[in-house]
Amino acid sequence: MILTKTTEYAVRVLIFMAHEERGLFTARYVHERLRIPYKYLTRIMTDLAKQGYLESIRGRAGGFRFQKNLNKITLIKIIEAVEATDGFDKCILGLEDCSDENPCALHFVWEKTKKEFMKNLSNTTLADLVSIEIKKF
Amino acid sequence: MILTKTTEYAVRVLIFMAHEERGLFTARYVHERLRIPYKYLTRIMTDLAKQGYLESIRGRAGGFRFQKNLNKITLIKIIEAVEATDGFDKCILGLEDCSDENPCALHFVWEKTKKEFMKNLSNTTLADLVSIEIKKF
DNA sequence: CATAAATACTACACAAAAGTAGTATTTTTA
DNA sequence: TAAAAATACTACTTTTGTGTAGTATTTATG
Repeated sequence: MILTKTTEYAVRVLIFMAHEERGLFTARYVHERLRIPYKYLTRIMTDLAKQGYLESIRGRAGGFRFQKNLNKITLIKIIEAVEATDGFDKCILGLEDCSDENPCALHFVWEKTKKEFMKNLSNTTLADLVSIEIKKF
Repeated sequence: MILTKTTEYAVRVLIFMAHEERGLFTARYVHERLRIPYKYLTRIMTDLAKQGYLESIRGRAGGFRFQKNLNKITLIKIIEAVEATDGFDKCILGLEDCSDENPCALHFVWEKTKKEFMKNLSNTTLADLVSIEIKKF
């Protein structure tokens, strides 16, 4: 597994919200559109609000909307905000002190892949993803 | 997390065995050298034997040795044999039917990197890893 | 033949991620 | 002002990966 379910959900939610013109998104609406378990979803969205990515409005006419500008939110930031572990920045064989100087057997194979992927995640903002056509969330 | 612990262990064991000239490897010996929990390790090695990667010899002078030629065992095969899930070859957002024709938002961000990585894993055999110096297992 | 030491098997324990349930709080609206 | 509908919070349950324990089976060796 590359990302945890929680991270998958968080990324999907934010990309979905970035694509749809809408003042406020309730968790129920996002749940219905993305089929993410409702209660679990509310926790994730509340969490994203606490982390400063979303703004939450309470009460009957409440919901969520972006707090930051879309071009300020990179994919890597989202992942880091939600992912429990360090994600990618570990040795792929789980060894301590794995580095270029003291590499494990798979170090260089993985390092190249990891760097390239993380560069992509760092350079891609939600604003970038809005401009491309997406059919599935 | 990229690989499960189980897969990490399996890969480490096989790479270790490939590097050391030795007729037979007992689980106890591998445990002492690699510090992988003994009981867990025996399960993994027994499993690798069932999958045809290792041959197991029972009884007092028993142990494990390779069943196939080292240049026939690619890293991708090992991972696929042990990893519960499909490993890398899934949609990074967990969506069904994600493909070049019907891509998710992150499909092309991840796909190119993934393909390259999987190509490396497919082209690298245990025999290849024997020829490089490895200090840690 | 009995013991030792290895693999093989089964069941259970633990921890973390994922998901569910219920309640509290806030705010709109009839 | 009371009900409705939203977020916020807390606790529990389920699932899965990881790890532990004990026993059965096999085989070499004294």
